[in-house]
Amino acid sequence: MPSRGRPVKARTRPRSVSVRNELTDRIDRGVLAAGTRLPSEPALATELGVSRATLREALRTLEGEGLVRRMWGSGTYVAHGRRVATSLDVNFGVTEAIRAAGMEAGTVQGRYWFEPASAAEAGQLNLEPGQDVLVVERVRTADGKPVVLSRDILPARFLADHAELADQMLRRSMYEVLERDLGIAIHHGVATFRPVRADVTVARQLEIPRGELLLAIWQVDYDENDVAIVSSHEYHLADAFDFTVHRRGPGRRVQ
Amino acid sequence: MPSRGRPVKARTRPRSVSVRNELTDRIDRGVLAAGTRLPSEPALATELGVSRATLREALRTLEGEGLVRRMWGSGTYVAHGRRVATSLDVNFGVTEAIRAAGMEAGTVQGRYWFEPASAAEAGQLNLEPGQDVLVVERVRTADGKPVVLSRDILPARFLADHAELADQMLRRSMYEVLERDLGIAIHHGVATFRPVRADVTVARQLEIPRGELLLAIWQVDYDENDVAIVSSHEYHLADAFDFTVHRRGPGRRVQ
DNA sequence: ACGGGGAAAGTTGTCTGACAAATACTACGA
DNA sequence: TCGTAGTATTTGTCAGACAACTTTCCCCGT
Repeated sequence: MPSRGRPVKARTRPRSVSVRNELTDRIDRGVLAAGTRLPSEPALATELGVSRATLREALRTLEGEGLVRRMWGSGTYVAHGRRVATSLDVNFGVTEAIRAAGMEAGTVQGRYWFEPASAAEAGQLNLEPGQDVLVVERVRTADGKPVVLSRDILPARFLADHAELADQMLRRSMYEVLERDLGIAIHHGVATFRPVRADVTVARQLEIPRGELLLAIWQVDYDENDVAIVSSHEYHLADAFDFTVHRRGPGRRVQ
Repeated sequence: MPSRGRPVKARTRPRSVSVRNELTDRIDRGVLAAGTRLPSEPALATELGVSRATLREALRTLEGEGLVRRMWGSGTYVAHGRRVATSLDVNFGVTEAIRAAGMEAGTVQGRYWFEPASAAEAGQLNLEPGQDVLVVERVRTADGKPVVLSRDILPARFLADHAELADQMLRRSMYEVLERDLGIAIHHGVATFRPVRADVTVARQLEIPRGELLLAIWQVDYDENDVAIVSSHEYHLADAFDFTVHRRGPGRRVQ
């Protein structure tokens, strides 16, 4: 009975994860086109240099992500591309969404500052109230036109010795900076959204009339150990994007 | 090389699916509380009467759904319940969402009719233009107050000999009727949404002023074989719900 | 020539047993 | 008291085999 407290951290990468990434890449690059059948499990396992059990672990994951479909006795097929570019449930960050829509992502009016966390923020990020947080506020543009106002909040201690990275966050994707420069990978997040009208402050920053339609998104992102990393508030121009969600069924079929 | 055309249908249920359902039930019923560690794989496999390989298939699925977390060398833990009740990505249907919010779901102004499919509908549902579809239009209420206007469209052939089921759909959840009475289980769907203002028609039906904030949702639902079943248009009152999405990370970590 | 039935091949699902790798607990020593 | 090495536990991976299911294709009867 080795364990008691909360588990801590995973370090090395199971081989099945590498296999999963390799297959995801092949699908994304079109090497494996939608609808085609994958090689049989024994053949694919040999090709990838892993056992069939390991390959099946990877395939089961891909099936859960909706990238492939497995048919007993028939084969494993690449699902018909249902990965909508701006899909809310798989895409993180505004930068990626804008790029995926084929537009050029930019930032204007970027600024940041440090301040003590409010009670609400402290609760979301699991901090003591009053501990310092970094606030990054940006207006994001698509092909030069303002489309999103975002305010990202993360505990200042993550930047302990790298205060200069706050500058980077104004220019690059925050998720990119977190992962490349700080080694923090966002694993999942919970987003809540609601239609709102632009108030006078938001309207001025996005250069739109007051009362314009927006989608407000509140979001908290976590790393793989379920530790809260970033809290975000975003206001998206309703006309700029179509938001898409891939919904999975209740999966509560009869046995 | 046995296969060529599109795969058709799976009939019998792999045992790993039954195992998954059993574990999901235990978690939902609280037999396995959040944060607790599951028995070891060999122990659990023995208890459930399957091999360890089959159990691992089920566990991998549950991990993909975010219900458990596996830690190499440590154990498998029940994830801390992040299944938000009104979550857009796991909950289907307005009825369930209203009930999950603790309110009483009702229907007023329900009506239905048959008509030839429009070109757009035919495309979504994979029909020939002009084939008949059933249109079910309802105003859904939460605790008596109108909150959602919905229009569901499905091919008339599904009701071939059960035209009386259209009546049922006015009263009960459409997903319930599909599954219980027609044996059609919705497996997944793709929803697109956007903030809109209520036009005069919608405003009258929902008993709200013109211009009120709504969230418009267009959705197509598929069965497990990727066959389009229902196309829905819904207008949700912005004040009535908070919409939540569980976002999964890009999972594109370095290898 | 055509259509139907059944055997055969191919593929995924499951089982068994074993070992490797990582983690958690424990006992020992400084 | 603290750190360290060792040991037990647990998940990850491997190999081979058979079962269940699907698809193909050939043979046979009409």
